[in-house]
Amino acid sequence: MSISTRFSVGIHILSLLEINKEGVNTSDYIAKSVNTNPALIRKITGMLKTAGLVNVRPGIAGSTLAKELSDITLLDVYHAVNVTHDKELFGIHDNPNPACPVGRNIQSAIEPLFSVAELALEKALGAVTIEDVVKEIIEKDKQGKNT
Amino acid sequence: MSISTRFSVGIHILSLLEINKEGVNTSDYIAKSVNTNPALIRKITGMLKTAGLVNVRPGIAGSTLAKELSDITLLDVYHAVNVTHDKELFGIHDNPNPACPVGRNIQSAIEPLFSVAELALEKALGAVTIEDVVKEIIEKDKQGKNT
DNA sequence: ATAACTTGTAACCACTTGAATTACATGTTA
DNA sequence: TAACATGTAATTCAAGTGGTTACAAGTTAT
Repeated sequence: MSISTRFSVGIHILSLLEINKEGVNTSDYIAKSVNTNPALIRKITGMLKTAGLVNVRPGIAGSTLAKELSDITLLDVYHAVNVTHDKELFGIHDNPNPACPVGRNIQSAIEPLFSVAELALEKALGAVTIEDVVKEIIEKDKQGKNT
Repeated sequence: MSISTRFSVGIHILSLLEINKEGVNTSDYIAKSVNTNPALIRKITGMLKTAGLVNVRPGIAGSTLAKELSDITLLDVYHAVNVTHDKELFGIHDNPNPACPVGRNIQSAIEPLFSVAELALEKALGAVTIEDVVKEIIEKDKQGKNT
């Protein structure tokens, strides 16, 4: 299994809101860029709204950024779209045998180790902002046009 | 979505092979400690064998460690049990709209960023050995018995 | 007010994966 | 040969993901 594409779609949406900030970014418009359907976009923008990253209201066309680009990290998006953010990244088998020394201690032994790894991941995501992504997109687009 | 419990079960198995190295660790015995069924244990020990972490042969009862405890990192186990190790940890939506600047550059823009995060995770896992886990299990078991 | 448009959601569906389970072929040993 | 262990295929069940349709509710223009 892998981490849901909601994450990359969320990054896509936020980047698009910046790059197309002159236009009206309806769920339909965004869906065409992402290449999916509007309902899914609305579901994700809803998550981004809950996280305070975008402004979007019923009946009013378009989403807008609710924070500065440089104030939105990939970790913010990661948490925003991760429905199961209460669940840990690493699954641990439950009900190991308490009659066995390994069984009765394995969970508490590896949980902190998993946390360290997960925190390392989150730290890396927290070090990158949507502004960085947008700059990268613009840069790559220039490069692409010069070839 | 989260990372398969095969990972934690794999760690469990390797730890058990060490702690119960005086005994014969059949899939049935291991299954009782993990609290699952023998077929699943055999599937995972098969993966650990493919990765060169354990010795196990058809017809011969029990698995044994194939490497020094201190030479087996959590990353080794992670890769060993990750059937989809060729798949990336982060899913990226495909076929974004090439007519859109964001759509045609989002993938190449975020892939390296995701790689950095994934490498941070793997680095953390690579820094911990099964020996560390076993020591932790033994330590916690002592503590538990003193309460 | 009404029409046209948008967002918010619920309800499906198809697909994939995980884990549990059963069954049996194959290999080993007493 | 009997008893037991591993290897593996097949099945089942549950859950998550992404796609889709449908429609209620909010907004705006006329």
